[in-house]
Amino acid sequence: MPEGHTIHRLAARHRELFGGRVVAASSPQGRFAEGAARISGRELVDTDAYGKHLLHRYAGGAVLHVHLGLYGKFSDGPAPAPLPVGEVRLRLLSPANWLDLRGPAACELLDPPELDALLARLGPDPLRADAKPERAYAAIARSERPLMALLMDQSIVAGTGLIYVTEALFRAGLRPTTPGRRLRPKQWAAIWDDLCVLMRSGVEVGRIDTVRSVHLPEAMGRAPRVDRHGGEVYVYRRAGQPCLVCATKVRTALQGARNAYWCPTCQR
DNA sequence: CAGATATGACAAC
DNA sequence: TTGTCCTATCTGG
Repeated sequence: MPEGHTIHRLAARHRELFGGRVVAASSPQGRFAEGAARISGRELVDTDAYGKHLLHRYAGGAVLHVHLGLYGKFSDGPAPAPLPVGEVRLRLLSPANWLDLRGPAACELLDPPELDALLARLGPDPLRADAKPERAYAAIARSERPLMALLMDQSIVAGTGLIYVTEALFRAGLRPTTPGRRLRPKQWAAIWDDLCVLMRSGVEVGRIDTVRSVHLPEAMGRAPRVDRHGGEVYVYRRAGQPCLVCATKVRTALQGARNAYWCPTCQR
């Protein structure tokens, strides 16, 4: 489930399992054989996450960059590692643990200029303490593009994906199609704060839950009335089902290449 | 067992 | 806006 919370969680996990340890790296599938050879035998000094981008910093300066894309997945476990099954792009081993990576959109070693370029094209990440949300607002406020597209644009906000954006817009009472230009500074502040709360909770619990684990901030003026059988999200993939707050049928429509979901009553 | 689907991003038109 | 790529999992026949 690779939105930003997953990546930050993985960074912490990998630091815990392999940080400060020398790793053996391989590419059972073969597609990252050269890169794995360059990492192998080095110490994993630290890990980091920027939006949906995961970094491993190895002794000697090598930086591994992984982007899971839509299908990428990590799995890990205690040694001994099982025989690799399926398309394992990268396998890391320490004496105590193994880690497999399958299906990433990116798995590559970056030199310093490439790393700088990557970080330079990312907007503020709600999960990072150094994030500057004003930068995102500046881009949003001068755009005619729909909020959904703007909030999913990683150069505007980093780490948000379809679920967080869909749910944050529901919680803000704004339709996905609202032009960025119409967003007032206070509304942006509320959305940003909400994304910070939602995504931090996601890092903690390891899944996206915008209903049960996280209450709507009072500043938004609306308390959720959640059916005890209610799901963990308000509107994402709930087309045709009753809104958890007002029971109006949730609507869906293609917004660009992605499905938008909204409650026509709660989101105006 | 084919086909559809998935929390993403990019290039090409 | 459309097509393409990465892989696993779920659906229906």
